[in-house]
Amino acid sequence: MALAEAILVCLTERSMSGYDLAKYFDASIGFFWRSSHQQIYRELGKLREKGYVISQEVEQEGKPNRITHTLTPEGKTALYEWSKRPTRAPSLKDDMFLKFYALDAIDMDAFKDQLTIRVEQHETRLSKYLRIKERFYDGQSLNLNQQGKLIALEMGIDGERENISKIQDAMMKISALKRA
Amino acid sequence: MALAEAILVCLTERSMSGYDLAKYFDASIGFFWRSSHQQIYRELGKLREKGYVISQEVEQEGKPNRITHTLTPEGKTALYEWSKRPTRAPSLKDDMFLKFYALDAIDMDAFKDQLTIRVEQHETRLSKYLRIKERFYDGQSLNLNQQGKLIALEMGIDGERENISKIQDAMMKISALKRA
DNA sequence: AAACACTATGCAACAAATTGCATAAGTTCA
DNA sequence: TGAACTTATGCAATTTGTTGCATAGTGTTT
Repeated sequence: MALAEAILVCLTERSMSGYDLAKYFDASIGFFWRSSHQQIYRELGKLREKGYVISQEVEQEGKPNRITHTLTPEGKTALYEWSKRPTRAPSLKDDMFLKFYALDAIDMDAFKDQLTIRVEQHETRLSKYLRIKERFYDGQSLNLNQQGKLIALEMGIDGERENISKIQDAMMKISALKRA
Repeated sequence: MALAEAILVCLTERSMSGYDLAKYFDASIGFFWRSSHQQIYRELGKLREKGYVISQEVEQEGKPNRITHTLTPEGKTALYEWSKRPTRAPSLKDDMFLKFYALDAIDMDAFKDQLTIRVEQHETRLSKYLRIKERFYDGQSLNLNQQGKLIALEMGIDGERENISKIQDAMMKISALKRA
């Protein structure tokens, strides 16, 4: 259900087209909520039906027309009501852990390579988040909304650092197993 | 796709019924892969069709009969082939982060309560994992499979500790905002 | 001029996950 | 003796997520 709310949250900041939202998901909230543009367009249709957003076509020069979606008061109320409902801790669904659970049934060399790639992925994300933090949040006076986003971003930064060290640690343990 | 592999991984250890699997998911691999019994039964049907497991009814006294599922050589091969394919880093899909992203559009008091509950949830999980570690892995000589599971478990333990301190940290930051 | 990348929207098919319901036998406790 | 709980299996409906495809205009590069 919460893709709807993710979109509403984005639209509290400013009105956006489906394309904008897809890019925003990719660049900003993607570290905790990834979604494809197809899904976003479908969800926007549902939100429009419920009256949580209004959509209007905007003519553009040099580009195809865009449909901008704006949060309605009803949408804002729905978001507020949602915010009172408990957050459920997500399940990771990470097949990396699955492979640790069956070391004697898998291709260990391939797995080690995968772990190396995973570390690189987390490093890439980490530097991306650090860049965002520098550019948008360092040394500026922030309003409530921006401070909340900064808190989330810092949690993401810590998380990536921890991911990296956890996987590196696990890799060392695995190598020790081979030698033993 | 990977629920299938999660089930196959479980069955490398021993043959299990759907009910066993559901309990095993709940107690053991649940911290990185949660699944309902309905989903497990349906997936078992698919695995049987593919010939990755064979199923046989076992009569029981005092309990309803159970259908035990056993990994076939084909299933083991499929699992090995899957292990060579890259793991993709999962997306969190955590609506807690979403709420941080719209602090000015949510019920802050309710959110703080939710964060307190989340900390408690992570503390409960942490002590559960620590108990498992003590009981099954401490001071015993472990085979390769058990050592892999221990590595995963320790990553889970670290993860929960980190979750707790990250959320507590964020709570302090939020309280500071209110005062400011 | 052709090829490619970017902006912009969306459908259709399929796969995976959740939610609610249904069944059935035994066990335990009030 | 009936209510609640545990073991055990599963269907149906709905929602959510993924993959592949289609369209269409503009800008940039070769």
